[in-house]
Amino acid sequence: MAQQQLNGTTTTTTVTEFPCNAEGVCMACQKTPDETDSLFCKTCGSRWHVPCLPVPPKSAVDWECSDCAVPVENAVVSAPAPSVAGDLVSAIRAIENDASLTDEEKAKKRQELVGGSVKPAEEEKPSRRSAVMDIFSGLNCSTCMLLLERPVTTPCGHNFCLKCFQKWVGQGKRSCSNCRAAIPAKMASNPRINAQLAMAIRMAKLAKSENVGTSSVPKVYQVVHNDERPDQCYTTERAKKTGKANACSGKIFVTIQRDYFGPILAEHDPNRNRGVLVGDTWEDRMECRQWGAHLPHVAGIAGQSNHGAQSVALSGGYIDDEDHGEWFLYTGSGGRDLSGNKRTNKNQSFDQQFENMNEALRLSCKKGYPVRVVRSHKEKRSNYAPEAGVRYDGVYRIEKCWRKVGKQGHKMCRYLFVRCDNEPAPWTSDLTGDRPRKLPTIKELKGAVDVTERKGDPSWDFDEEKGCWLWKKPPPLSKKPMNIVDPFDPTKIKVVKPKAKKVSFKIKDRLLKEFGCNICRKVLSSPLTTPCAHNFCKGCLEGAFSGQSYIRNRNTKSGRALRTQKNIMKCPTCSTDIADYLQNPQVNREMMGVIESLQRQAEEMAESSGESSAKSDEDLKAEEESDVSKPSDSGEEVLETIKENDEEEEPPQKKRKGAGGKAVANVEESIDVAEVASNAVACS
DNA sequence: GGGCCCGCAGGG
DNA sequence: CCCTGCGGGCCC
Repeated sequence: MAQQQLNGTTTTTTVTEFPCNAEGVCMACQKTPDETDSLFCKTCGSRWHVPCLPVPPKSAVDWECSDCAVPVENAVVSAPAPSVAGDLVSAIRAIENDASLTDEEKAKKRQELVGGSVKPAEEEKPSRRSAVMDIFSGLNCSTCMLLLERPVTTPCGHNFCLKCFQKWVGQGKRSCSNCRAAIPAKMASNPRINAQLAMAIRMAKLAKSENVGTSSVPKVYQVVHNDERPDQCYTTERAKKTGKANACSGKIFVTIQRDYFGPILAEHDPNRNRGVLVGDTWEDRMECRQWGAHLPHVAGIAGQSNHGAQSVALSGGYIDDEDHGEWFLYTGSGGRDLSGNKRTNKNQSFDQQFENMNEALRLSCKKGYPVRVVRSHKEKRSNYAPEAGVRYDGVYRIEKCWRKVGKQGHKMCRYLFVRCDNEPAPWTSDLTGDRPRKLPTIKELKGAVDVTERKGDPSWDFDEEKGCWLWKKPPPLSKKPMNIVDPFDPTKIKVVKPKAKKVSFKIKDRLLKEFGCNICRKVLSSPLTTPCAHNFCKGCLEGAFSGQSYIRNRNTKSGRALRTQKNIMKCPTCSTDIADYLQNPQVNREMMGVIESLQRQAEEMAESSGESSAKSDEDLKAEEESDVSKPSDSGEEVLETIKENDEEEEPPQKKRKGAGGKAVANVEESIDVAEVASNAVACS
């Protein structure tokens, strides 16, 4: 029965069968099978409920359970690690040969061995608990054997801690320590963290420690998509030549003042009552701005020299930046020649001073204010940057600042940022946020000038009693008006970028939000982790590249590859070239294991709270349909608008022509995505 | 992939 | 009102 429900709702997963627990209760249907309905595995001796087996046994005598007879491709959750399996079998044989035990005692001991050291007396939900036990068995780093920390995934589907991986490649090794498959050069030089896997580990930990289902996990990392926006940025008549590059900002959705410090809370988010959570990701700086995490759409520092700095962006604009995740070295602004109407300039041409934004940062340092930090995909030299978009990573404090001659030979303002947020960072598998930590040793402080450290207690600090970061001193009083602006003026609207690729996350299931495949929009099944650290169902990714239209139209970032290169294989999420990877992609089995296990728990939660799985299946279907129908609609609408514009006003500039072509490309994309989505129903 | 160019937002 | 700015679209 439970099996059927599982099958009914999770169309994309292989359902792992459940044996009977130590009490003899079937973990699938919760019934206690009698002898005629029981079957014992010849290898591990575990008891199984015959009606709950997905495949009827051919022989009752020489039968092996799925855990023991697991084919290599499917050896995931329930199977003990290969190195352990031998030990397990011999341990079971030892039990069998122990004449001092009764059959019942033997069975119990066998079960304890197989299911981990389960204590049946306090076991309320045996299947969930054992499922969680199983989750972690495969999640150890192949190098240090500990639970993965900052997981990175190789193309061969093996997971390592970032540090272990870096150590390995630092020794000049260019093959996986697990299977000797080659590690691509780009991954060796800059491995990106598999944030979805980190999230899965956190959720599994929470599910284990609190014995709660995934649907009630409090901290949500979530991609904030455009369709949650009631409003978009737009361009004026004057600005429309360059589209979004010159767009006015859309509505600011949060009720914070421009000079508001600290995390953006649910109370600042009147529509969603959610706030901005660590891990929230936006398409670009303009969208990031609309949620208040970092308001300037070009500048890297938000602040006022007499008030402090509220937020910074790490976007790779200054080569002296150095990112270590929980702490980083940031560079001030200025010192560049911006003549000739430039907005930025890679070259430093004079020294930076502690003035304007640099002084604002120094003030935040002195006072110990929390500074919001966003990381952009444009930061190419960091392991911690997202591969696509702009991500909110929480608040940091500036512990020290100084000036020092930088790589380009000019004095730069330098800042040591250290994380101090109550939510865990997107790259960690820690469940808790930060604790006060020892400051790193900064080599470049030697010979630095104008060194500034905080004197006195910081305003934002860790409260030992409450166990969290909070304002120890009242935050500075705002000097700016409330930043509720709605410059949306229908008379001068031109939609900048048609959101043809509609991504709906209305489905309540947390798992889908966190682990949805970016191609089929279902929960990942047999995930492949690309070298750019994005995950897709194996079937989806391989299917997507068997036809050409999807790839061709996916490539919308520049449109150049479309003309010059055909058949180029790009990551559907971030457009990184993954042709090499696609030659021999390997399933990330560990990740699949956690996700499947979390799914099972979610099912159990739904079941125990009386939710009908059939109903949720229907919901899912309905939402899928609306997802598929929306994109082409909206895309066509936008296309029409732009066509009208083109006809009304003669396009004298070349750039206008480009804009029209782009819209067409986007509509094509929407159709193709829809096709892929509908074709990819059976993506397992 | 690099260079060019632009409007806009916001500090001072 | 002037100056600054870790964008972003597009051309080459």
